[in-house]
Amino acid sequence: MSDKPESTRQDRKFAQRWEQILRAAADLFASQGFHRTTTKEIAEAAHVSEGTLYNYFSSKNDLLFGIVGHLAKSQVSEDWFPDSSPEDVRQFFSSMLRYRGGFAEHNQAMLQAALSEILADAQLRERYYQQVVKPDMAMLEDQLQTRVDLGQIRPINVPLTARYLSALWNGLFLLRVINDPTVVSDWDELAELITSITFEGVASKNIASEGAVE
Amino acid sequence: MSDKPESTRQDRKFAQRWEQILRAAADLFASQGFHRTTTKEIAEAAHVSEGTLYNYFSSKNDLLFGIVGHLAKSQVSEDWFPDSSPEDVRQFFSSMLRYRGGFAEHNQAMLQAALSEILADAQLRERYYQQVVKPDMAMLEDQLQTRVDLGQIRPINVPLTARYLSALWNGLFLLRVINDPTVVSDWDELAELITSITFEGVASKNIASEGAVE
Amino acid sequence: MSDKPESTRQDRKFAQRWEQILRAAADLFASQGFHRTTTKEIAEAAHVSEGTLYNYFSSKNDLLFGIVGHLAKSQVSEDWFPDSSPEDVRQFFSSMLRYRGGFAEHNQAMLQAALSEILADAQLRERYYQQVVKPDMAMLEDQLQTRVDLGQIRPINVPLTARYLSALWNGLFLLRVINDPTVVSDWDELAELITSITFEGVASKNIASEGAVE
Amino acid sequence: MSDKPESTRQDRKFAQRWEQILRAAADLFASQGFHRTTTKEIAEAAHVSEGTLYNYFSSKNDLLFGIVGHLAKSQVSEDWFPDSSPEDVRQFFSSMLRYRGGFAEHNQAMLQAALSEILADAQLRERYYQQVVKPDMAMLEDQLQTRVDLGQIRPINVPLTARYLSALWNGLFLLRVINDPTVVSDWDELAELITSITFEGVASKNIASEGAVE
DNA sequence: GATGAATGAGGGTTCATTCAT
DNA sequence: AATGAATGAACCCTCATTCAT
Repeated sequence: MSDKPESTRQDRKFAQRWEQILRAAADLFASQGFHRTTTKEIAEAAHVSEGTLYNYFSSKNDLLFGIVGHLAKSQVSEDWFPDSSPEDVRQFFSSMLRYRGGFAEHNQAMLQAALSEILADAQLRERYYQQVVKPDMAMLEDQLQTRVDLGQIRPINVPLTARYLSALWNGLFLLRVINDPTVVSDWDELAELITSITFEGVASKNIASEGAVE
Repeated sequence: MSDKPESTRQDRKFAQRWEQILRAAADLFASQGFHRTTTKEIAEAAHVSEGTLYNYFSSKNDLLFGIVGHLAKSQVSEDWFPDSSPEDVRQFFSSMLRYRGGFAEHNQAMLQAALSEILADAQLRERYYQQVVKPDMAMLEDQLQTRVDLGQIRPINVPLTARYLSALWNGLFLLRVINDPTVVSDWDELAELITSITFEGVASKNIASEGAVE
Repeated sequence: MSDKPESTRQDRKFAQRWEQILRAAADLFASQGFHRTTTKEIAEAAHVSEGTLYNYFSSKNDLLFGIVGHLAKSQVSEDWFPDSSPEDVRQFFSSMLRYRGGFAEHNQAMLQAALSEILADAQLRERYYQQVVKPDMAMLEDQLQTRVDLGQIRPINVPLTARYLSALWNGLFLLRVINDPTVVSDWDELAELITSITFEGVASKNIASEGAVE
Repeated sequence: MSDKPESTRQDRKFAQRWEQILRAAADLFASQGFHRTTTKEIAEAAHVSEGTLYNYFSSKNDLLFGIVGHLAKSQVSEDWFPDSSPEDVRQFFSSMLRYRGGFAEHNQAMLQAALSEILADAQLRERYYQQVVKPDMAMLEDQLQTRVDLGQIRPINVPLTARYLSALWNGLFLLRVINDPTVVSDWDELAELITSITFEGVASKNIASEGAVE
């Protein structure tokens, strides 16, 4: 009966509505918190009825899962991951930092909504770890290993360095959410500084000459 | 022995009960989330009646404020801040990292409970920033400035570097909470690596000499 | 038959339910008092769930406001105000008394419920005064003024006489509620007596002729 | 052990405290309502502890009974009942009205507190009727009967006339509580008018002569 | 007698979810 | 597929009463 094009149009409409609801929910979750947001509010913000909401998501909790899934998908699909040209590590790192900042900014609501509940719900935490953190960590480790193999960075413990980077990014996101004025206003300069520290360290040269470089 | 009059015993009893309730609440908040925890559960875990709970805290929300206040107080009072001997920066940094880890571990429940709601509640967020983050940041900046003045670390932008460190610690705490197995199991080694990166950077020698300055 | 569109049916259903709940509440309030009546009881008496109750009234207190509003509306809409034919004052007064008795009887529950809280709640008191007492007083004054102008009653102070009448009616209602057996059983005779007193006074003739005028 | 004088002093102190608490309660009940007033508030207003309160009254409800009892006692003890000289009915009536007004004013808080709950609580209602209304009504009937027997007022139905008077007074009290501005400001004039109406009626003379006596 | 901390039952209200239309 | 009224379980908080000090 329903030939393909028709069903496709239906699917498209469904997907559109689905995201419309998800975004409305994420925005509300981010600004008021998951538990302080009612399904009524979500429905209103998404311009659907409460009943309709349940045709797209099986429960309010399912919206959280949807958000995590969306983050996982965006993380790999969005091309905030520009030129991973192997020549210039430093610039690659700098770009990565900048683009992660962009990703965080673009998905701030969803990240914030998700993080809050991740800290409060073991099940969601596990999901987030499996779908978002672990793949990201794997990718980081890949990149780092490549750079080490190329001799572009010194032979450090790759998994731990991936944690270092991940912690940095997550921590910066936290500081942004917490509204630290410096982090918010001097973001670009901060990115540069972090690149610099991460590559050359904070040690002053004479000290450094003992411990580190040259 | 006890030189203070009766009122002190009363006060002590009050303070004891107060903390007893606060800890019970924090534990539950951390493991189930603030909103999924009922006042009845808190009362039971603290071995008091629900009514008594409200003799110590004016509302369930007030428990969160209490937790944040307790964190603020612990942060400065506990001596997880060992020898800030000016001679050895590197060791100072390393100790700091280790002791922050200890602090986080010791107050994990409270930190986790607070963080979750901080991401969801603007009012609490502001409180947390003013009482916990800002003082901590100020202390960090002081320390950094001193080291820079002493020539122990290179003349970097102090406020931004403080953000770098704060982000790192917060991010590491997040990863711990998210149960990243590597962070949990290799904590000490991770601390050493981070110290190393922060001081000497990740750059391999030859590259570093090229890429850094320019 | 029903010329109005669907919305009317909805509205009708809503209004029906609304009154159903209001009456259930008023009955309970009258027999047990406002504060001793639980929303659960009201819901049960109205054959709806507690949740539904809150779809029609925003709070338990709002039920009281609803009751006062209903009284205000009934007071003017119900035709317990028969023939205000200007010819016969005495009969008019007598009818008025009788029909007020009828109104009080018919709305006893609501009046009793409202009065009790009116004595205990300044806000409701003000509402009751503005919506019920004041309009009623104005109407009384109008009627009295007309009768005075027609020479049917002597030129007395109209506003104060309105208070006299209002006080009488309210006081009689109180005595009824308090279950004074005589008031309850001899209501009609009482009405006649009051009419008689109000028109001719209690003075015996000879005395009256002396004492009254000057 | 405790000789009489001592116990008497104790009793006096007890009675003093007892009334102190009762007045505090009545004031609060009148201004906020019985149910909205907490025992804590009463204790504070009476400058005693909550525990002490229960040494004087067995329950919060018992305070209401105390109030009703106090009203019953005051009603007969206070000499707001001046010269019931049999010579002048009219003045007697006028005095009575005035002094009842005084009584109501003086005991406004207790009356208001009691009335509110009387309308809401059948048990208290019965108590009030037996202790306050009925004795008062009996006294009124006595007075009226005397006047009728003396020929000072015409031979009306005495019990019903007592209801008429009682209703009037109660109704006036209600209007006062409800804050009708006219009743409050023109109280004395109103008293005179009521006396006049009660004795001579409102009928204009010619009409009166037709319609009334026959 | 006086105190006030502790109690816990109970109540008003919310809100995720369902289902008849 | 969309709606939104109905539901009722669950929760936070209050407050009359008790009792150890």
